[in-house]
Amino acid sequence: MPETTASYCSPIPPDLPSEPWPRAIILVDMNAFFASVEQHDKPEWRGRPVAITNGLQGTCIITCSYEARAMGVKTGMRLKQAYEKCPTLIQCPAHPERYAEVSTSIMSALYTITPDVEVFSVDEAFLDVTRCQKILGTPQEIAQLIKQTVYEASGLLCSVGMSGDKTTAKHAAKQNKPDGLTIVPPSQAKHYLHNVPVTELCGINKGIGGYLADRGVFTCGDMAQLPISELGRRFGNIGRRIWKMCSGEDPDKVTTEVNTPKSVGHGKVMPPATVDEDTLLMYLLHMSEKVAARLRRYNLQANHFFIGLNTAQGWISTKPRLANPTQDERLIYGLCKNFLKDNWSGAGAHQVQVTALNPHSVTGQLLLFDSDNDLSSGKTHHHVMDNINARYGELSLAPARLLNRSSMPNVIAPAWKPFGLRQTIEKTKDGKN
DNA sequence: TCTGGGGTCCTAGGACCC
DNA sequence: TCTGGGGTCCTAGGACCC
Repeated sequence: MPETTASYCSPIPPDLPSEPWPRAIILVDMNAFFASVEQHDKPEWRGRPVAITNGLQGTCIITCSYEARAMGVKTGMRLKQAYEKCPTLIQCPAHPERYAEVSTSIMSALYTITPDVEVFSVDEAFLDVTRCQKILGTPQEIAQLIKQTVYEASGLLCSVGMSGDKTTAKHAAKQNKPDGLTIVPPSQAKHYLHNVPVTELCGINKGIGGYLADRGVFTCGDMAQLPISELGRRFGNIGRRIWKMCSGEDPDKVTTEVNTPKSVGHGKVMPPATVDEDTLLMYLLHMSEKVAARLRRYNLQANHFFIGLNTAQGWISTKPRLANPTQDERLIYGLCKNFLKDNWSGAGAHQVQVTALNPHSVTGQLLLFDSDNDLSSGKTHHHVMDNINARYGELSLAPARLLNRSSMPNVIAPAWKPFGLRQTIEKTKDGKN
């Protein structure tokens, strides 16, 4: 399949109509978020190529600054290769709790504009400002307000895309990065997308993209050749949604719902072909402890788990059940020990995974939800905070320390001291009281 | 080519029920 | 045993997201 490196979206006429849109959806996207936070916190790094890795031992680049990208450094690249492209590259270990803190500030600030905020990732959010158009002004004024709000909350620049549906808004936000501001009136969305490759849309990757390419559909405009019913037959509801997305009519709504997570898991890449049983057990214990800690923090428990080892031949795994739901790492670790005993025959592994499946709350709701019963003002605000924390709270866990036998007992406890999001929430509560 | 770490949703198909 | 028809639950695995 051909690589698409450029967008071919059609230009938008400058004279925009001033009437309110039937729907007004915005995507806010932080630029190279982790790297930008580091450059903000360390002014001497501004204007220089910075790459974020998982600890100082990390060899894989999680993300990098625009200066590094200009030199050819990319997400997922090995550090060694990145140094070849960019000898002046600065390696920076990730500070997840700091990113969570900045993310929380940004999301909370966005909430002052509208309650209709969907936290899409640690550095992206959708806003539905349909109802606020008369108060907030023209699309340009609203987009500017958002950029200003984000800047005041974080000191960081963001890119904003605005249109009448999520897909077009998200695509628009990718234009003119960094510090972008792209407005596509809903009436122009179909025209705007006409020459855009379908694989640039959020939700179309190699699988669906390949299927479409086999049928001669490469751009959003090509999709008109294919009946929606055919996509529906092949891909069900998603297929029908994708067809509509391509004509700028993505029906998906901005949702502020916060749901109990469907799974809570941790995994870790180990040295290649690890065969030492004690080492495997140490990693499995560490993962069990992280999972149990997060279950306790969310006030969740589970009796169904996934435990797996990734080997050169693929995953070896089980999905054991306990008689009773738990949030106790000792019981989870017990399952891990059984797993090694019963399912592992000495194959070298390079990754471990422990996940709690379908956790459910101990008291009937997520612990993070009931922090406040002030229905009139406080609740929705905490709703947004909970949304962030429920989805990205794990970021406030400090990264795992170097694992070795002697340090093992100390690995977990200090790392769990709540930083970041947790602290911000408590601050907010104090502010109210 | 799987780097690092965390998720969601959907569908097909089997087991089991009346 | 495969004729008739309907349904549910669960699991594995694919596809996608950051």
